Amino acid sequence: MSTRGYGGPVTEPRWLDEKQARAWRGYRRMRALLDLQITRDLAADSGLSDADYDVLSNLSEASPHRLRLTELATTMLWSKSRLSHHLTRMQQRGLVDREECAGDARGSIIVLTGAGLRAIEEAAPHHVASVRRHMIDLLTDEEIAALAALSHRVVAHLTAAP
Amino acid sequence: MSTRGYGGPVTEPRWLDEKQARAWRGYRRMRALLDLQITRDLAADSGLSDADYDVLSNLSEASPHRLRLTELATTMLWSKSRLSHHLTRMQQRGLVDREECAGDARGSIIVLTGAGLRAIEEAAPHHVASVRRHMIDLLTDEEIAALAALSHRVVAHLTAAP
DNA sequence: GATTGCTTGTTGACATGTCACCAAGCTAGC
DNA sequence: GCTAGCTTGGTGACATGTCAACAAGCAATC
Repeated sequence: MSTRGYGGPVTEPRWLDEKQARAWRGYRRMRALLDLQITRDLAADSGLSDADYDVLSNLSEASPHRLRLTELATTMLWSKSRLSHHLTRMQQRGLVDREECAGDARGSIIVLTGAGLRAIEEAAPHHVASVRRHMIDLLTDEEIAALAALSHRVVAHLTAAP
Repeated sequence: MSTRGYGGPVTEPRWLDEKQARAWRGYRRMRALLDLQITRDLAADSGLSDADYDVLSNLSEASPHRLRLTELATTMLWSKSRLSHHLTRMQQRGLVDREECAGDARGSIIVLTGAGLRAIEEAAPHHVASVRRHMIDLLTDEEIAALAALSHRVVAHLTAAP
């Protein structure tokens, strides 16, 4: 029976059991190591950062290779401020460009440049190979299905209105 | 049949199929959203950042609440530089302290202070609740087992000597 | 058609992370 | 013991991310 002085819950917290703790710690460690490795591969193969790749990838999937800044920020789960800063740097490297938005004078349209398109097209095969090598090809079909199912459930939960 | 000008693989890259892509995109999105939410919860409940929590957690699990800087950095997968910078900031807030290392005059021993111990003890129950709410309690037992198994396999792969 | 309030994108100050380098100390081979 | 090379932890310069504030434009209501 525990009593606590700081006004928190009076009941004993539900700690994680052994299996849950293994899953959580494993997830965290995989997340950290996978991030490091994929960032390294991407930089070595293409000279791009994770952030660069995500921006270019999203732009290249848009129909005319251009998106409103806010839309891009929402898709990427980035703040507008962070995206604006990052785009300024990518613009200086010639990977993207800004255009005025017809119909909304406040707006900024982000455009994939030719160099940007070339960069993502050259980077993509290496990146996919890296993702396969360090993760996807290590999993069974059942694990891939389980990962897809559980991650989509967690995403749905976190996306639901608070 | 594709030909390429930049000396890369001549074969068509093995893109991800639909199921693999769903798993990968889901994982990436879960990762991003979960990170944001858990960081927010941690800050709101305890005033700690993810990084603070990790440092305090690792120190509190060490036997006499102290660790060599290099050892801590290795465990956390951080660079020594990053850890040193972060510890300087945590030290200014009174959460940790530095001690000289008997037997190795270069060494720095990182010590959990009383305030640091109190901080992690108050933060932990809220943090576990947050982890459960946004992830663990949303998964079936099978999914927990699958996540533990696959993440440990990926970690083992990434930890093996290159 | 003016007032009021929201949205958009940018900026500057600051927090944090990365990178290359350094001084001091250890260590192994001679 | 001495020396050559490695390890340790720290530092400064710089890259990146966060946060609050802002100007400009839009929209809705009267």
